Amino acid sequence: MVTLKQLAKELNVSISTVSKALNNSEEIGEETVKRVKELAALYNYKPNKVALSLKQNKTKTIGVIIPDILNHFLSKVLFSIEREATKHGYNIITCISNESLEKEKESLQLLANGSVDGFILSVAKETQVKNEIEHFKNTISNGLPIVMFDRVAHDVLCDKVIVDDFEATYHATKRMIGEKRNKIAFFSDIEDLSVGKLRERGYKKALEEIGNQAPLLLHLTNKDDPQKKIKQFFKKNKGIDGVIAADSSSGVIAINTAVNLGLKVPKDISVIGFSSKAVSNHSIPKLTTIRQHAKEIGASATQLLIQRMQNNGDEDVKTKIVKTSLVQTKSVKK
Amino acid sequence: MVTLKQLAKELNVSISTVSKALNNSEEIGEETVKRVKELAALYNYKPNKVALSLKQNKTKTIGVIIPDILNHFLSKVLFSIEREATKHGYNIITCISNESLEKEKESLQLLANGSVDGFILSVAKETQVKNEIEHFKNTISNGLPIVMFDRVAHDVLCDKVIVDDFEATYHATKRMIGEKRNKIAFFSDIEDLSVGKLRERGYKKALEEIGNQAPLLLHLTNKDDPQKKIKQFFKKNKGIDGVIAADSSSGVIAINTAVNLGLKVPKDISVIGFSSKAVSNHSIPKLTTIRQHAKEIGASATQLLIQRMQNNGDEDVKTKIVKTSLVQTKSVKK
DNA sequence: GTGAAAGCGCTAACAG
DNA sequence: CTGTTAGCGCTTTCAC
Repeated sequence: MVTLKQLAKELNVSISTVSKALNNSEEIGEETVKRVKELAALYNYKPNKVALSLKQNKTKTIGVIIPDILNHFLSKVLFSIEREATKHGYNIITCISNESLEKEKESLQLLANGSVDGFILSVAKETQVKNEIEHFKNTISNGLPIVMFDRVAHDVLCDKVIVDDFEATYHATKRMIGEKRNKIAFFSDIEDLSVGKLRERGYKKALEEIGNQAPLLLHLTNKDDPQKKIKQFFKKNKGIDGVIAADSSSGVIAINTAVNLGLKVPKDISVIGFSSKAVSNHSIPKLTTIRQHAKEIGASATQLLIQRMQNNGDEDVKTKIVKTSLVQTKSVKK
Repeated sequence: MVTLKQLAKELNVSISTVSKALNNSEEIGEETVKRVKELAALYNYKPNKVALSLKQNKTKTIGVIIPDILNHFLSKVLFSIEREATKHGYNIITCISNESLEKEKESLQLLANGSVDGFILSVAKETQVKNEIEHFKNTISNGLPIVMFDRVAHDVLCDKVIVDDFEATYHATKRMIGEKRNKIAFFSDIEDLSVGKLRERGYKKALEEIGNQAPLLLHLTNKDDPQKKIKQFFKKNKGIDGVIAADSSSGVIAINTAVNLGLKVPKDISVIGFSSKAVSNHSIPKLTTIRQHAKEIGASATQLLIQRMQNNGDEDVKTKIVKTSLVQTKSVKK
C-alpha cells in the first residue's frame, strides 16, 4: 500500500501538503492539487484505515453478535444490517455466539478494545436462560453503545428493536378460532427464548379468552427428530384442527405430517408458522406465515446505533416495535 | 478506554515500563510488574487494537465476502470460518456481495485499505457469468492473499477449497441407474454458477455412459413459483422416476409434489438433493441428501489463509477438494 | 501556498 | 532495572 510519505517524496513536497491536497483543502495551489491527485490515482492510493481510526478515535465499524447464523431470520437481519451499515460507510465485524453466554461475553470483550464503535446484537439463549446482563451493562458504561434486536434483555438500558410476538400469535390463534377450530395446538422449539415465551403467551391468551379450549403444547428440542415427534403428537391428540408454529420448521413439517396422515389442509386442519418465503414452499399447500420483516429490523437497529454514535450517546433510549404481518396461503381457510 | 499513558501517570513510571511490564518483559522488576498488573486489571486495561494494528502493520482481521447469506450452505461455511478464525485470534469482517460484481469489487476495494490482512470469498454469480477476475488479481498483487471456496475463479492463482460437485451428481445419478430408474430428471436453480454447471455435467455424464436416457432438465429461476413449475414439469414429462436436485430446495419440493400427485416415494420415484439436515426434514419421506461438509470447507479455507499470511505469501497455491457424502434416507431405494 | 511538528496508543531499540 | 526516543500513517495547528 502506498502512503502519503511515499507520494510526498516522489512529488518533492511535504506530507501535509499531500494530505491537504487530497482532502481538497483550500490552502493548496491548484497546480499542486492536480499533480498530487494524479499521482495518487496512478498508485491507487487509499488512506490507511487503521491510521485514520487511531487518529480519529473511531473505527467506523460495528460489532454484530448473532446467536445462530443458520437461523434464517437472524441471518436475514444480519444481511440487512450489513446493507444499512455499508450505506452509511460502516463495516461490520461479525461474531457468532452460538447461543453461548461465554462466547457472547468473549466477543463483547474482544471487540471492546477499540475494534468497533458500537454493537448490534441479539441475546444468546444461554444468556436469556441464566438472565445475565452484567456484560452488557459493562460494555455500555465503557462508552460503547448497544442496540438489541429480537431477543432483548429488558433490564438493560439501551435501544431495542423488537417484534410484536405476543400480538402475532394472539391474532393468528384468534383467526383460527374464527375458523371454528376447536383443538388448536402450539408447536415450538424455542420455549426458552424471550420471543418463544411471548409467542406462547399470545396463543394461550387467545385460548383463554374463549374459555373452552385448553392449550395443547408440543415443545421440540434440537435433539428430537421433529417428524417423529410431530407425528406421535398428532396420533396421541386426535382431532387437532389447528397448529400455530413458533419456529421456522415445525409449521411445514406439521402440514406434511397431516397430509401424510390423510388429513386435508385446510379442510381438516389449519397451520400457521413463523417461516420465510423459501421455507413456506416446502409444503403443499404452502404454509401461511407470520413475517417478521427482518429487513426492517436490521435497518432500524443499524440506524438507531449510528444515530446514537453520532450523538455521543446522550439521548433517551428507544424501543422500536416492528409489526409482523400474516401472509396467507391455502394452509388456512379463507 | 484506559491507555498506557494513564496507567504510567498514575503509577509514576514511564509508558514503556508499563508496556514492558504488561508484556512480561524480563527487564522489569518483580515489584513493578506486580503494581502495574494490578492497576491494569483494576481498570480493565486492554491494548488498543487499532494502535497495535498500525504499529505491527497487520490487523489480525480477515475479510469474508459471501454472495448470499440466506443460502444455508454459505452461511454454514461463514459460521465455520468465524469459528476457525476466532480460534486463531482473528476477527472477521463480513461483506455480502448479494451476487453482484459491483458490490464484490467495492467490498474488496473498501477493505484493501489496511482493514484486513487477507480475504476468504466465494465468487458472486454475476462475476462468474461475466467471467471477471481483474479485481481478484489486483487485490492479490497488492499483497492481500485470497482464498476462494466453493465458487471459484479457476484462472486466478490463489488457494482454493472446492467440493467434488461433478463426482457427487455423477455418483448420485449412477446410483439411481442402479435402482433401475429409467427417467431421471435434473432440477436446478443454479445453472449459471460454476458449481451448478459441474453438477449438471456429472448428471449428464452418468446418463451418457448408459446411453439410453436423454437428460431431462428443469431450470428454475428465483422469479418462478417452484411448486408450480415442478408440478407442471411432472405432468408434462410423465413417468419421471428419479430426480437429482442441484439446489437446496427443489429436492424437498420434488418429493412433496410427487406425493401430492399420488406417487409413492421411493417405490415410484427416487429423489436426491443438495440440502441440509434441517431442510431434509421438510418432506415425508425425508430427502436423501448430498452433504457438502460446510464446516470442513470453512475451516480449511481459514487455515489456508492464515498459513499463507504467516508465510508472507511465498508458497505454491493449493487447491483442496472436500469430498461430499451421501446421507441416505427413504427417498431412495435401499 | 507550503511545511514543520505534534499527537492518536503502542512497541522496541537504545541509553543510562 | 527504568526511561527516552523514534516511528507506524494520518490530520491539523501553527509558522513561515
